[in-house]
Parts: sequence; C-alpha cells; structure tokens
Amino acid sequence: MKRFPAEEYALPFFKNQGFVRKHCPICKEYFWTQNPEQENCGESTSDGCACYTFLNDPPTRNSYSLAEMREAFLLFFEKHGHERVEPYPVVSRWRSDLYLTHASIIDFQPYVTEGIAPPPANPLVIAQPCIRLVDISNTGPTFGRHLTIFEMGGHHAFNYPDKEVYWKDQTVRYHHEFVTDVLGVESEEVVYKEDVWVGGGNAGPDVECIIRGLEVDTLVFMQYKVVNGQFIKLPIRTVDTGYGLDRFAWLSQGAPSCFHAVYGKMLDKIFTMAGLRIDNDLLFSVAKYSGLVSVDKTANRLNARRQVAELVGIDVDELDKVFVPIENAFAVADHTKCLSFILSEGIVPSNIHEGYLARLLFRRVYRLLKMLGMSERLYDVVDMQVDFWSKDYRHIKAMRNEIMEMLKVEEEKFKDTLKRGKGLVKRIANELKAKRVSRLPETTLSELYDSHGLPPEIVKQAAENEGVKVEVPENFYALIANRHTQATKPVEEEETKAEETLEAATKLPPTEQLYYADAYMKEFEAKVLKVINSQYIVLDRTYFYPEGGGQPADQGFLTFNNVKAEVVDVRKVGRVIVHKIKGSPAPKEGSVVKGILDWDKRYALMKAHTATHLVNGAARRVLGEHVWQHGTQKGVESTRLDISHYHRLRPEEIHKIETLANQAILANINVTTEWMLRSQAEAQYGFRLYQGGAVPGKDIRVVKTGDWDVEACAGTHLKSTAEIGFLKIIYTERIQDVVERLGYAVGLQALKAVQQQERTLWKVSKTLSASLEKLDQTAEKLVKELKEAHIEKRKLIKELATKESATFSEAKAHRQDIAARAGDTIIIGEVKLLLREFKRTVDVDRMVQTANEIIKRDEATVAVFYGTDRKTARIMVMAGKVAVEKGVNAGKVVQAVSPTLGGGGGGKPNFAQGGGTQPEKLQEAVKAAEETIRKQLQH
RNA sequence: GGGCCGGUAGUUCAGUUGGUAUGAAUGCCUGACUUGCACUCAGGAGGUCUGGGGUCCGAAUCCCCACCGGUCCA
Repeated sequence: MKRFPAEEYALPFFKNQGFVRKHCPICKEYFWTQNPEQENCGESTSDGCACYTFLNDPPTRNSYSLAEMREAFLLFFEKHGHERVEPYPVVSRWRSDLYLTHASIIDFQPYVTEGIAPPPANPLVIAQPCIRLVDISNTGPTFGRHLTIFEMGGHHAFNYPDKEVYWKDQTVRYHHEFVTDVLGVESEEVVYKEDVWVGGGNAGPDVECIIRGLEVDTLVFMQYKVVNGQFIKLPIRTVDTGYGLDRFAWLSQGAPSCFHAVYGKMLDKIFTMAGLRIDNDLLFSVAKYSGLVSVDKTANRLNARRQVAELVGIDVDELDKVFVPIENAFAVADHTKCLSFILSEGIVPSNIHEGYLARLLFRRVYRLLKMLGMSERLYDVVDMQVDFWSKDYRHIKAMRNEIMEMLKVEEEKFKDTLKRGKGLVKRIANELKAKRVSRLPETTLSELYDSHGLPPEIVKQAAENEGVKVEVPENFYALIANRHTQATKPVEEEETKAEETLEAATKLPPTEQLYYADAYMKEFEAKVLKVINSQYIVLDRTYFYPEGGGQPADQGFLTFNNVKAEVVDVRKVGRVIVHKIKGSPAPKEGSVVKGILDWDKRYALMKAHTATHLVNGAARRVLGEHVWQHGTQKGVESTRLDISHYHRLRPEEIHKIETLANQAILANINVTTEWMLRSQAEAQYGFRLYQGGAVPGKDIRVVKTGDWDVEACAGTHLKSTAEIGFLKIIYTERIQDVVERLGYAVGLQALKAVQQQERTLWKVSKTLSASLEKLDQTAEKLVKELKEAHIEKRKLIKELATKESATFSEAKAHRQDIAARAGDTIIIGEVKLLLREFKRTVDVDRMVQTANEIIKRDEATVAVFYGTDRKTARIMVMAGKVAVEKGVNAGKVVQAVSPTLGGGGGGKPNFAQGGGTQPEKLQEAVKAAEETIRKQLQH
C-alpha cells in the first residue's frame, strides 16, 4: 500500500503538545506519542505489538454504557458547533453500490462527498449503526474488537474550495479534547498511528487512535478519488471520522469483553440459557491477550489459541473447551442484534441480494445456538434484543411481530434444508461404503456446500454416523471461492454501439422536461438542437417521456414542413432526451417542430404507473412493512410489480390487495409531485421513498398519493387515483425466493382481462356441459373418473393378457407339428416359439403384458409379437427363463432383424424390442427372427 | 445478476450405455397374531415419471424451452 509523505501527518497540534514521531519495530508503522518511553505502537493486534491494559483498570474517569458514551460523544461535538443528525438505516437503500451501511460516511456518499448535493449540516455529528459482515468470523474470538454491528460516531466536515470548515489539525484537537477532557484519559496514554485509508473509491491519510492497546477510532482525511489505482485530488476534502462507540464503552468499563460492556445483563442471560458458568479470573487473563486473535491473519484459530494458552499458562485443549462456548455466546449476542436491525428494516431472508446476507446471518446464529444447546431460545434472545434496542431505535419495536414471523419462516426453511441434506449425505455415505471407499472426497464436500447449502461440520457429523470419514480442509471456504472463479462468465458486448452514437448528445444542454410541468399536455412546439445520424432528434424541450422507472417511452409524431415523422423511441442520455424517428427525413437543426404524443398510450401508462403505487401501498398494508418494490414494468395491457414477501401469496391475500387498491381508486386521492432536496425528503418521508432503488442527483422527485404511498419517482402520474377506474390482478408468480410478482391491468384493459377469464369459463362450461356454479365439482368429478378409467384400462389389459395366454397354451396342444402361420406355435426342440401379429392394435403395454403372462405359464416359450400402425412397425421378443438357458437371446434377435424394418432395436437376453419405418417388410423380419432363433438354439 | 443441484407412488428417494416402473422404504387399506398399544406376519390399493417441443423404431433417461423448488456467490 502506498504511503503518504511524513508531512501529511506532521500536524501543528502534535508539535505544540510535544508529541514525537516513532517507528514501531514490530508492525513497522509510524506513530505519535507524548511518552518518550513508548517503544512500539501499543496496539494489540495479531502482530503482537502489545496487549490490553485497560481491563479491570479503565483509563477513563467514569464508566459509560453504550448509550451514555453515544450521548457524551454527540454532546461534545454539538457544543463545538456540529449539528446532530439522526442515524440513517443500516440498509443503504439510497445507494446502488452497497447493501449495508458500514460507516457513517456512507450516509453522505456519493452526492455530498462529490459536491452534487449539500450535506444536511456542516459540520455535523452522527452516531450511525453500522454492519460489517466481513468481520463475522472474528466476532466472538476477538472478544468484541470485531462486531458485525456497532455504532460509529462520526463528526464530519465537508471542505469546499470556497468554504473551509476545518481540516486535519482541528480534527485531531477535537479528538484529543474529547478523549482527555471529557473522558479523562491521560494525554500520554493516547497514541496516534499513521495510516493510509482507502475505501469506497476514495482515499486519504488517516490517524488511528490507540489507548491501552485498543484502537478506538480512525480519523480519515478524505481527499482523493481512486481511479485505476491512481489517487486523483478531489475538489472537496472530507473529514471522515469513525469513533468506535462500542469500543469506547468497553474501554471505559474495563470489562473483560466488549460484549460485556454493550449487552450487560443480556449477556449474562445468554450465558445462563446456555448453561455456562464463567470463571471471571480466567476470562480476564485470556481477554488481555485476545487482541492476538484474528481469524483472517493467523494461520488458524488453534494457532492463536496456542499462543494465548502459553501466555496464560493453561493447556490449549482445556482452554479451547472452555472458550469456544463463551465465544459462541458472544457471537450470539452480536448476531441476534444484527439480525434484529436488518429484519426491522424490512429485509426478508432469501437467496439474493441483501436478503442473502440476512439468511447467512440467521443460519450462523442458528448453528451457534445449536452448538450451545439452546436453539429453541432464539426467539427469546431476539425478543430481548428488540426490547433492549427499541429504547434508542424506536422503529424496531413496531416490527417485532414481523421479525418473529420472518425468523419462523427462515427456521423452517433451514430445517428443511438440513433434513434434506442429511438424507443426501446418508445416501452418499452408503454408496461410498458399497464401493469400499471410507473417506468422503473433497469435491463431494464442496459440492454439498455449494449446491445443497450443507456446512462441512454438518456433513462430517452426518457422514461419520454412517462410518465414512470426513476431513474438512483448513482452507475449505477458499476452495469454494475457487470453484466460483473457475466458472468464468462470458462478457456481453451489445448495445454499446447505440450508446456510442448517442454520446454526442451528452454535450448538449439538458432538455427541458415539459411533462413534469404538466403531464396532461398532448402537443407542443420545440426547437431542434441536434440531429444525429438523421435519426435521433434532440429538442430544447419535450413532452415525450423517455423510458425510465419501469415506464416505457412515449410514442407519437414530430411534424414539420408537412412531414409527419413517427417517434418510435425516446431515451435519456445523461440529462438530454433523444427522440428516435423512423421512416421519414429528419428536421433541420435550428428549425421548430411540433410534437404530438400518442396520448392513448401515454394516458394508459400514467394510469398503470399511479396504479402501481397503489398496489405497492396495498401490498404493504396487507402483508407488512417488509414489502418493498423489487422491480416493476408498466404496460398498456398489463403491468407488473415485484415485491418482497416471505411466502407465496395466498388467493385471499391477492384479493385483499386488489380490494384495497380499488378502494384507493374509489377514494379519489390526489396525486401530488414535488421536487425536494434529497436530505429534506429523506427527513420528511423516510427511506421508504427509495422503492424503485437508489435515485441519483441532488434533488429528488417525490410522488405522493395522499396518505397511501410516497415514493421517489420520475414517472408521469395522474392527478387523481379515480382516473384509473378499475384494477384487476390477473396473475401472480414467484420469480425468486421471497420475490412475488403481481400482474395486473387497469381501466378498460382490466375489464377486458376479467371478460377474457369469463370467456374461458364459459368455454369450459360449454365443453363440460356444466353450469358455471357447478363447474368446479364437475371438473373434479371428471378428473376422478378419468383416473379411474385409466386404472380400469390397465386392469383390462392384464386380464386380456391372461386370457390370451391361456388361448395360446391350448392352441399349442393342437398343433405340435409344422405350422408357420401367424398366431401359431412352432416347436423347436424343447422350446416353443410363438408368433403373433397384433395388427393395428399395437399397444406396447398390451403386447408386453400378454407376453409376460405367456412366459409365466411356460418358461420354455419365446414370444415374438409384432404389429404396425402403418407408419411404423414394432417387433418385440420375450424369452422365458428356460428358453434363455437353451440359447435364445432376444436382444440379439431384435438387433439382427430390426434393420430390415428400416430402424433399430435392442434389449436384454430375455426381453427386447425394436422397429422401423417400413411396415411392409414386417413378414420378412418375422421370418428372419424365426431363423435367428433356430440358429441360436442349435448351439 | 451469475454459477451449481433437483422435480419419478401420499412422503423420502432408487432407476446402470435410451429397451417391461415385477421399483425400494415409509405411510395408507384389508386380514392374521396380541388383553391392548407401538411391534410382527400375509395380502392389496396407489404413477399422464412437472409441462411442452425435438432426436429416435423406441425417451423417466439425450437435446431445447417453460414452470416449480433448493443452494452458493457478487
């Protein structure tokens, strides 16, 4: 990693306060300290520069809970001119490049940090709950240095070229004052370590603050954009600080772990539920060295354990036995909090997107609970979390029931997966045993994980129950990652051509979007700014809506000089709108044209769009707050909306949504649109605005349908919901795990859809000669009868076969001599050959059954059955056990004979069938078969 | 968004290179045994092999499409 020059860190503050710059001999980093004796950086990491010295002996004046620490932090910066900003959601829906908020600065990227939108305040201070799932395997073993969910205190200042707020020196001064004056840490105990920060496409120098071995925060000075590995100076320099409020609370309490500090009594309860009794002295002595542990960096967990065991002076196995459950309990406390937060924001566990992260988390918690022998207490633990965190985050409480329901559904799904998986492993193990393989191959292990979601530990357990050994490779998950990188994906290179043509448009001034001023205008005049390829027209203003937000582009005409040019497509390139015309010459640049919209189409799309907001609102009311738009496509005939929901929609739910949406139509609700400052809209309406995903730009367009629904939306809408008239849901389908698609039609199209369904019913009613009222019963009855008839048919075939076979046996008695006619029996030595033509009734099942019966009666029989439906000929040979012993091979007979018929065939010695496309050769083939069998019997 | 796995009796699944689904286990029905119950034994019913195309004399099996489900990764 690149290093910044030393001057970047040589702040006046350090010089004035007598800090000296030193070089850590262990981790090779530079750091600043007031303590001349300090030899290394003092950070407790896997490098082993130091260990924790605050445990049981906190350096702060007072002990703080997390809430108290949060408040102290916010207050301090408020006093110093920062405005307090409410925390953002942990699910970063305002961004399309991230799923979860993992730092406070995420709230202000990219629009604020790139200077597009103003910050909600400047400078500001915020306590932001953050989620970092990359730390999931370290959560627990590092005693809380890593958490999947934590609170980041951030004071941020955005420095514009023309407006400087404050920069490095002031940032460190604030920090130092907070740590020493407010918290009471001795100034000499505060170490500032130099570092380079890179993340989210930005970079800059930073200092990390270390107190008594614990890194408590990072002060980042963001001033570069990273493009192809190069640092490019940004016009806006951002003070991006991250105070680990949980770590500060830990530091102030001197507790054995950060979990003790954050969860307090809740952690004790979890310990009790798991039946753990904690030896506090041992806990403290191990905690001291817990900084050494880092699952990523250390070769493996046991290695770190060994080191700690040595330092504490305890047997490593003993230590492991005691601490694995404790660490698991730590992780349970953390993960259940994380889950509660994620689920409370309406994320539904699934196999895609952020839902997958929720599922991952759930399954991990579930396994941890299982290992602790308390899987049934999941709901109790989550319940405690909801109570605990609702004090500071009120929205969580309101979601309690939905959280519990989603957990329930997810638990059932996981149980199913495990059950299925265990059965699979059992079968695989048995198969291996049959092949005398005693070890499960590694490929099978990774396949089981990859395709069936079975973690290696579970496979190991299940397989070893069956007596098949399993060795889980140390780098198992790396192997999985490998499997995926090997499967390379083809890169598509379509559409780029069209993009290139339109590139020229981006240099033009933005097109005035008249449809936002009045969505009901059908005609307008505008000046032609540019014509590209005599096909793409750019106007100074337009009523034509370009494709966007699931609403298709408008169509219509441009008229000029008695020319009527058809507009077939409208697209937005940057902020310029391009009209594609077809089948006529282009207007001249600089001339004035008249635009005429295909109003019927546009009006239908407006209805569809407003209706979509109604359906979305209705679905949320019927199904719950976890319902989010997942995608949508408006159309004239029908429109679809995909929503997140954790099980298949039931018919009555669909009807409820439909009814509610129609009630909203009848209520004649006004639809209003308003351009708002991003931060203001978020503050006023919340992040539910981002139904259609992240919306770019400084201002966002808020479409409000009374109290029914509010969304950030760029589409054209009706003035009132009543204009929709009528809405009918036509179909639903599940397009992904947890994503339901609703298809519906509006206005006359909805009526058409209903009539279409009615027509189908009438048709069925006529076909079945049943009244509409009794249609369902009649259909049921018919299907039942059909099934019975099918069974009856099979019975009859069998019966017929039995009867026929009896006839043959009798016939045989009469004709023991020569007889080559069809339907007769030929005696060849001890074997009886039976030839029979099935004429046009070649029912394979019947031939086979009949032959079966005959052979059952006399095992020395060979049956040669054949027939034709005129197009193809079929021949079947079945030989009884005795006949086979005498040398008859049905497979070979058919093989030899079928080519005569112009086809092929094959089978086993006792049974074979074949055929061909030349039925006229059937007699010839049968004769050949007889001869072949004679030959076979001679040997 | 991409990869992988799967859809056969009510259920869980077998089904070899395409060639009879005598499919297996469990559940169900009938009978026997037992004081009774789980148990045990005997017999029986139960399948448009998810759907649609294609290749082939012939497809549960091979190819394509759709639908349904599972799973891993971004």
